[in-house]
Amino acid sequence: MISLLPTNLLQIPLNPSKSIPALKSKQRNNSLNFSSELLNSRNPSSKSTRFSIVSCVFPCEENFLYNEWPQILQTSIGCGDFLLGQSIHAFLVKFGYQNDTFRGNNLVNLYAKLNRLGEAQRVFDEMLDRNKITWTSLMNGYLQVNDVESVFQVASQMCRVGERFNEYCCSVMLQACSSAEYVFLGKQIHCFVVKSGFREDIFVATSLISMYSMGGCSDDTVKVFAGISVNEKDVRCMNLMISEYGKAGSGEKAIWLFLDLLSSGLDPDDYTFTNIISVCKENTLLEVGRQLQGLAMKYGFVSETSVRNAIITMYGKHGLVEDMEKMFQAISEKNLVSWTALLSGYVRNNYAIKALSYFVEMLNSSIYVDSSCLSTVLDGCSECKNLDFGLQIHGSVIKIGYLSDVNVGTALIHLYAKCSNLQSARLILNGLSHKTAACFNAILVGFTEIDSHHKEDALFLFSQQREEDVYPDAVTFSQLLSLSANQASLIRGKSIHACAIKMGCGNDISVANAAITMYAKCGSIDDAYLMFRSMNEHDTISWNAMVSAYALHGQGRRAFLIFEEMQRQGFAPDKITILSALQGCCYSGLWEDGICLFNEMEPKYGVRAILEHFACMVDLLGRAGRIPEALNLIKNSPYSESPLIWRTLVNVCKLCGDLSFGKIASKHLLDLTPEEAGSYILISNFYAGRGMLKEAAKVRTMMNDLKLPKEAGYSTIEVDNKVHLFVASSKDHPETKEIYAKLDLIGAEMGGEDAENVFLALI
DNA sequence: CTAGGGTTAG
Repeated sequence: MISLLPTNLLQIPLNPSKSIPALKSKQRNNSLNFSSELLNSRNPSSKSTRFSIVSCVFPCEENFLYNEWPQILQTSIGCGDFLLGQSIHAFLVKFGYQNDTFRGNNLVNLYAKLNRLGEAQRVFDEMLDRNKITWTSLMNGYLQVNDVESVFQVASQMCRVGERFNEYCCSVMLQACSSAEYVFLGKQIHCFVVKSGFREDIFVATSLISMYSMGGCSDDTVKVFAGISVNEKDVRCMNLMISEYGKAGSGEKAIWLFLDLLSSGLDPDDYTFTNIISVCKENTLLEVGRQLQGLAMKYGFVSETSVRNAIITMYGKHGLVEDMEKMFQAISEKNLVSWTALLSGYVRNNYAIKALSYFVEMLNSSIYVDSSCLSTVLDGCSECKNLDFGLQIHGSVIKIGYLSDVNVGTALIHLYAKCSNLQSARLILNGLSHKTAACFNAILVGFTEIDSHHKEDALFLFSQQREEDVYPDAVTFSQLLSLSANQASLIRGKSIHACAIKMGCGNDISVANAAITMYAKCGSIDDAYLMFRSMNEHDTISWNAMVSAYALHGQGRRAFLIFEEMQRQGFAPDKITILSALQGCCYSGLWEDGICLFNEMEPKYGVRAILEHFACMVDLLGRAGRIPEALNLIKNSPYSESPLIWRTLVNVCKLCGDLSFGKIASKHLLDLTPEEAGSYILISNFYAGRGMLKEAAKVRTMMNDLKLPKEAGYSTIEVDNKVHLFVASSKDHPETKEIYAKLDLIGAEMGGEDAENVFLALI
């Protein structure tokens, strides 16, 4: 049972003992008392505070300035007011105090906290006597503005003048190493820390954990944390470790640590709740997250923006869009993270259009954007393929200067790839100095998207990736495998699969799933089955891949066996499973089974039929010689306005040679897609297949008159490890002559049709 | 005899 704190921690006033120096001096003038109160003001940056400081400082005596100025300086720092700081600086110069070590330190500190490193450096340079505090203040200043190089320049200068590092310096330097590129330096400082006996210092230890956490050295954070003695551990280092366990995907460990913290007598703070709730975005932890939300409320931290932001993300990741929206609306002081979390939740849950409109609203409430926000919005653009919006964001990215940011770059590549603009995608890729596997994977999306024989280039891209020493990941391999699956190139698929195994991705479930499909589509159903059986664990996609594999190979019975085994193993069939099983029935002539499955899919499996299911049934009924029923099904379905379903009917009429229904279907298809070349070609082929060459030519003429853009149909076949490409009506293949001769021969055997028609009938 | 250091959410 968790004991509750009696009051809202945030509402507890500051400890009055902190203002004792001012309270003691009752005889001092009113303005001074006022200034002391200001030191404890919760809002030191307000205009009235600044005014009070100015009015209390400037009429004062030299003596007053000498004795009281640290408090005044401190308040100026709180104000973040550069001009005020400069005025005080001028006063100190006027009275000749600027070279005093103590006052100089304060000035360096003040300018450093205001991010005015030029001024801080100047004061520093002019000082005659510097101590460790001076050096640390300057280094900390450079750290604040993320100028790591300068931090270490100052540090090495400090070494040269013979000043030793203490715990404070180590802590600052370690923070400067908090990124993957500086971890090696951080490790050296870690050695120094151990040698100098600073390991016991909780500040140093916390900085070490933070450094290793940011640098991606998860194991090292655990080791450092384990090395801190129990009575030294405080809320801050616990918070950090909770966050670290969350990052490493060890949600349970994070929760245990959180419970440790509660039972150890330490008070959790807003950081604690932000971190522990953030852990609950893991997919099994929604209920825990809800409980923690309640607990945060009891402790009085649930109104903190950071806590609410974490809750937004948690709901977003669990698909609870309404809860997410409610939480967002409840935040009184929404910041950039709140907005980004909301946008990301929308994008993730297929509300990309909503995300874009909220982004506009966000801009209108004059919140600045950063790289994380921009990449989220770009993901939204990719999701709804809104290139126009994306182009504007791209413009802003260039303007604000985030083009070299790898996350923004990846999102841009993904956007262009999704919109089939591979040229621009490559341009962005080549412009990135630090590339990750995700950048290359984003381009691969484009190859899937454009669905043409340019897939050859995917392997070229892969070799570029290898040359640039960017390690491929599981996503790379599953995408490459599914690309080679669509190209039906077994040799290529096999070599990619081998490469995946060699590089340690062979056991990844998404790679294995892609391999099943690859082997099936490349004609090797036995390898697909072997792959399936060799996996340690299956997910729904694995089962779907196997059902679909058998369906594709016309082995409907086996597809059904897998379908049943899947259910025995406790996996619920989804819409893809049902669709694959239906396709299995369709290609294997299991008409009754298919019709039966279609009828019971909603009552028995809770899967509502969507367009693809209806289209598959139209195909099935047509092949079963029940075309009137197929037409009936379309008319009674919610998809009677869908081109796909009529295209399917035309196609199946073509297969069965049903002229009257084919005509009906053709009319519907042309009504729905008067500007799609593919429809005209299909219908023309339908007539050609019936030997009605005049009708076929008429449809072709209609299409030509409309000057519709059309993509040539193509197919590929692999012979002796070489992929041959055939584009409709192209004569590029070196053996074109022989191929057409053979087509003539086949045509003759089929009953005297000429080669062109055979060709048309085949594609 | 004042002053310098560590944690958060997208």
